[in-house]
Amino acid sequence: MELRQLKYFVGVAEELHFGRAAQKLFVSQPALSQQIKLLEGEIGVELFVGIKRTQQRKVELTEAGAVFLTEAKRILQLSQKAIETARQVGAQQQVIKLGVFKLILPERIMAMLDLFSTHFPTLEINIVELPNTAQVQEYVANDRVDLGMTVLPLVYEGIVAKPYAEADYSILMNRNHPLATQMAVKLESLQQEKWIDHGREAGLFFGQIEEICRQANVNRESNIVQVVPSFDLLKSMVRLGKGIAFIPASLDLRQEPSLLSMPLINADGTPFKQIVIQHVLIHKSERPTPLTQALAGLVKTLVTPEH
Amino acid sequence: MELRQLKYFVGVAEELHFGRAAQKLFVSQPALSQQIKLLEGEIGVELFVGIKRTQQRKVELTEAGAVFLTEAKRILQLSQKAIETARQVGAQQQVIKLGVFKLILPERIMAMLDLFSTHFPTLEINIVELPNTAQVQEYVANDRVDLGMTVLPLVYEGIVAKPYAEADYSILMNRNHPLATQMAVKLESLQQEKWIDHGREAGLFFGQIEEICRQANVNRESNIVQVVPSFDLLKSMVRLGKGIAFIPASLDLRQEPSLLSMPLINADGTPFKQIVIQHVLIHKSERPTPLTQALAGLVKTLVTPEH
DNA sequence: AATTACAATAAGAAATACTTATCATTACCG
DNA sequence: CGGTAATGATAAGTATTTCTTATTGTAATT
Repeated sequence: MELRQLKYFVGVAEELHFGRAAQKLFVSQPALSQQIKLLEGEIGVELFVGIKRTQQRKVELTEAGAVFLTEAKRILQLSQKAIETARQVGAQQQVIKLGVFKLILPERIMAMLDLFSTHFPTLEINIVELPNTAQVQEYVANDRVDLGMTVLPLVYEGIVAKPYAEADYSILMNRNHPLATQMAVKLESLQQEKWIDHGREAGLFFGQIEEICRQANVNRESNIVQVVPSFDLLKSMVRLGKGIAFIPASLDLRQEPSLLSMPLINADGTPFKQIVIQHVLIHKSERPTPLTQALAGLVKTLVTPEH
Repeated sequence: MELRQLKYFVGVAEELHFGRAAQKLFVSQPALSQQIKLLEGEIGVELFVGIKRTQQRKVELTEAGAVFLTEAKRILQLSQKAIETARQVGAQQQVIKLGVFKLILPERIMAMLDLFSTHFPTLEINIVELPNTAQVQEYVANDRVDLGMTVLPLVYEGIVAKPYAEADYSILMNRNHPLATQMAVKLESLQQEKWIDHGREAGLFFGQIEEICRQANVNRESNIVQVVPSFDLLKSMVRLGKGIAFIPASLDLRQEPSLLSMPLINADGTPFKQIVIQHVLIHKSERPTPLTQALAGLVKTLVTPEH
């Protein structure tokens, strides 16, 4: 018997419907049928009614199943509590350093801190703001921080990324730019624009863009007027009207009155979704401390899995 | 987190020694190291002392580990209790039919019944004695019994066997046989004997014997004076002095004053162990009831695994 | 009678746990 | 001290388990 099976059992027992329970538990319906049957086999007792459960339309608990349900819930609850108390005792004076890309929305950061604090109430979190995404990775790679909040892609080796959100691309431009009056722009209408870009060697999240531009017949590569090493510089260049740039739509520009993040749309007016930015929590892949591992393990709960 | 990991953790915590704990838990030592590390990773806290545990010679619990230990024990205990109460409620008026090869030692049968009754206190067990091993399998295959106690090998398809004990072969002979005065016999000294045998088509547990006899230079095959369909007949033939026969040393012959089960030894006097009889619990492999499955699952605890 | 809803089954893919072999560190013993 | 034994960690490959997709069978619904 395993806790996973108990979770599945409680799920089915509460929904009284394998299909819905499967959705709630983020597994397929056959997986549930199988594990429930294994569990019944080990206990030696049918937990749900019917030799073949299809003989009556609705799934019902047997008497034994009902008894087992209360026990199963109790066990799951205790396991959770056991983890939490161990964390409180063990993480008593533990500190973690979190490197955050400066332009991540504060809401996102707060959500992450909330998540961490709920599971590790006594944990102390030090936040380090970093001006560009490469530096977040560099800090993680060199152990200057334990965890990093940034966006894909990765340029350093040996780093693990856990996605927790997605965001569209948009175009960063000066408020005085001719296109600034529009609500959104089509990629095709940017054929004559000048571009600011992070260097190819910096990689960052600009790798995938080339292909898309080629498809839209936008000759971006030869219209790059400036390659910059950091986001601060990129913003400065745009502020000075030197050109426009790709950025994640989710970046925080509220401190920048002269800049504008303009949504991209397709030729037919629908939102541009061909490529998206992955927001991720990152940490070193080799020899992470249990604490780092556990914190990274939490973020999967932020993702909204859909099927 | 899984119950298996909790079991492993408790094992290590109680032994404070990975190697010994591994033996007790019937897994290899690396398996323990790995699972403990996974557990620590998920909880986010070191459960045993030391960054590298080799820095001090003995494994010790951290404070968090000590707290977690009591919780883990409680959870495991509750899981066990949950199974048991579900069984009591569910198996209230359940009946199981157990087909037993007649010559299995009563002690063995009692041990099995004990095992079943401890886990299913309210279970009713009907025993059916069957005169030979093929019939036990036939009864299982045809659903005339739910479980069977017999010995390998199997002759029917679709039957699962769980070994619970091993026994040496020995030689069944009449008490008046010239060799009956010895304490044990060598296979080589049986070259001139007449043999009683179960037919090749019955298979049973006599398949492997041919090879061994060939190796010992005993021309048994051409000295078979009688092929019999049942154990009762085999005993009768031996009782009448028609010949001798291979049987499992573990068979119960206490009701047979005129028969003798003579241990086999090697040329050098050591016990003959080249081939052994597997005592097994059998059941049908397709669509077993949960109860049957669970009972069969219990027998692994009777086996004495050694490493 | 035909269709829909639903759990069971089958079969193959993916993930996980386990095994053996080896390494690194420490304690022990001459 | 230097060599050996003990012990847990690590690596790499294997085995097992669990999951997924596709399909089937049965009962309820229209």
